[in-house]
Amino acid sequence: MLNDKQEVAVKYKDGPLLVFAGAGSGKTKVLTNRIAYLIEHHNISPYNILAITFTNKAAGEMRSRLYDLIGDVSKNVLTSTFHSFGLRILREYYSYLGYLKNFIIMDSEDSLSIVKKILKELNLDSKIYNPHAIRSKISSNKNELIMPNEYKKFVHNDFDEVVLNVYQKYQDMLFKNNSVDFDDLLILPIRLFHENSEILDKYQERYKYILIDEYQDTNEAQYVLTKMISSKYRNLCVVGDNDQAIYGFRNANYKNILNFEKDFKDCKVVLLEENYRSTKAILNAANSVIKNNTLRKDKKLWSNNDEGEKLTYYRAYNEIDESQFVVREIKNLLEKGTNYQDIVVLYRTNAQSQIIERTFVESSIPYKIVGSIQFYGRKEIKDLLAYLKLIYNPSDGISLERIINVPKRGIGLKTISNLRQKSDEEKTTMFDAIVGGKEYEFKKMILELIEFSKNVTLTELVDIVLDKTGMKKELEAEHTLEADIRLENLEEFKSITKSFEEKDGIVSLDDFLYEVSLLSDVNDYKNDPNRVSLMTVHAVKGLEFDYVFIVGLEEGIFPHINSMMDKNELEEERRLCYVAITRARKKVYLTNAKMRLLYGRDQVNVASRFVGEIDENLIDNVSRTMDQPKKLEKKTYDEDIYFELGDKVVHDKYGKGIVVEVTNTLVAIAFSKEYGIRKLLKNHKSIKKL
DNA sequence: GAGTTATGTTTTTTT
DNA sequence: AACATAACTC
Repeated sequence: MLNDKQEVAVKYKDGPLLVFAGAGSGKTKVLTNRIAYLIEHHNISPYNILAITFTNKAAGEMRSRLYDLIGDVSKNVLTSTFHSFGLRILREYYSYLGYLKNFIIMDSEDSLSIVKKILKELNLDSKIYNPHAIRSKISSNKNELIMPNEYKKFVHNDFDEVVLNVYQKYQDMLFKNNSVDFDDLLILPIRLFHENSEILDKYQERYKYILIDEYQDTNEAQYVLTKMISSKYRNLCVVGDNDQAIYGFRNANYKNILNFEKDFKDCKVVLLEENYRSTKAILNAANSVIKNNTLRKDKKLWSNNDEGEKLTYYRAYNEIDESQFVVREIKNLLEKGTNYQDIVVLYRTNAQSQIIERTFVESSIPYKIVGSIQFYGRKEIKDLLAYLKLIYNPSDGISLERIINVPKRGIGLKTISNLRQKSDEEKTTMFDAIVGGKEYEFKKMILELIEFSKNVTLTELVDIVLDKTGMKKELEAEHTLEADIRLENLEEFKSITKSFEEKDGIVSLDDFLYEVSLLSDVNDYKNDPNRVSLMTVHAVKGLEFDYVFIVGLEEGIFPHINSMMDKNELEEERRLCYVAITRARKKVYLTNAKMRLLYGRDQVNVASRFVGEIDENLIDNVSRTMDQPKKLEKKTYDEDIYFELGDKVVHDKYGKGIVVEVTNTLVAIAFSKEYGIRKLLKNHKSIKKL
């Protein structure tokens, strides 16, 4: 059931192959069928095949579809993201690069705090030298394979000078803590291969057939790594769509895909332009937007599908009205027999999810937020992970600093800075620098935990850590709603470690830490059936849904204000919009708001230019023509019911309860045992004061 | 050293 | 508005 073009791509055996695959043109199908064909018809060993994707989700998707095609054999094909592939290499050859076996991965937040510490050390004002900007510049350099020494050539001003200085210290600090950052996962393997041709040769022999998905989103480091490994056998198949390049900010260079034909002069090129996913209306809308980009290779997706429904456009009065419209339309869809899981709400920035969440809670619409840091970014989870990291790698000074006083142990900034200084002078780790004082108790505890870690399962270790460190006790003693939620999250964490253990048997601390470090989304480990998905447009790439809502289509939001000055960035925003529209199978809803609460102020926004770029006759405008709706629930908290701790209330469903916590928007009420403590919106109609 | 208040900053997107 | 950091008290 492949079309002619797809078949060519699937059956082409040796040599470089470039597949331009438009949205919904069966890209994953081609990739999986190609792998299956290599194994079954060309007799290639699955061990010799490497398939690279961009996200864990995409890798999982590929794995399961491959399994459906060829069964157990598929498990011997390595399907991984660039970063986890790099990690795999490092875990084998760390010693060649001077690292110890128990190196750990610093996440973005850790990297940022390293930058901040260095700035402080250099006595530089973080107001003048923005730590975010510096970190991002360092990361760019690394992804462009510009090491501190080479960066010297690019230093033109005071800021660059600081970046250079911090960059050098940053690299030293990572190394000293026996740790690597995300970017290192790509560039250290490159260095390894440069310095050890025999290891490179081994990888070239191992992965004779390489496939890369979303090639338009590769950056220089990924490009070089790919080129190195594939250069011997040149069986490199790359798949992508330059109209869907949306990671420029991460130094992805969509020209990599346009230059592929130059890099590999003898390459075979296949164009997939037939879309099997969307209706004609959706596709035409997407095309009419993307054609406004000038920096592109012209192609036009077409479809044999039905014309389908027009796109619905709603210009709301404000962001509340907007999300209420989304709810109304979702309810309509449900009545027609649609499942929650066939619906997705897309937004440009994570911050926009809040109001939608709030409205969904009010309207009891089950939802899940996909791909935000919501879980692994929480303080209690990061603290716990820091303990686990420190147990695994006591050289990790960043984690040590994070938790040496969590829970409070009377160890303050003074002690910590003394320790840091001492470790600098004695050229040792902070952990080893501890010899006495209150902090010695901490050290003893960690040493004890290290002993434990050798003999217990992962889940047991988590329990022991929570217990011995006093984290659990502290939270239990608080008796606040917030503490209860934190405890729940820690329990949730244990269910994650458990599911690891169920999947893989005994899980070692290192395997767990490495995997979790590359995991941004807890949803990867849960499948939540039948909920509406909420995510950013970036996160939705590669997925498809029957019904797609794109909200916040306003100038300044989408396209984002920071992208509006630069033509390249603006075109990336347009590609983003193109990606969003082409996710839909059946129907697209476009919404925006005349007024929106932003940075704590009401801001008036005009409609996004992208809406205007869509052919008028493809759009059904259902905006209210009359003036603002009479009674709109604005966030006027003053008008909320006033709750005090201990107030007695009654809820429509949960019955009588007592107020145990009050925040700006929410109130927590302890109901009978059956329902427990529930967090509710203050002004929800179901609550009444007694 | 810990807790409270004042002040300033933030929001783009992610492996 | 929410959050982080700095400054200020106890």
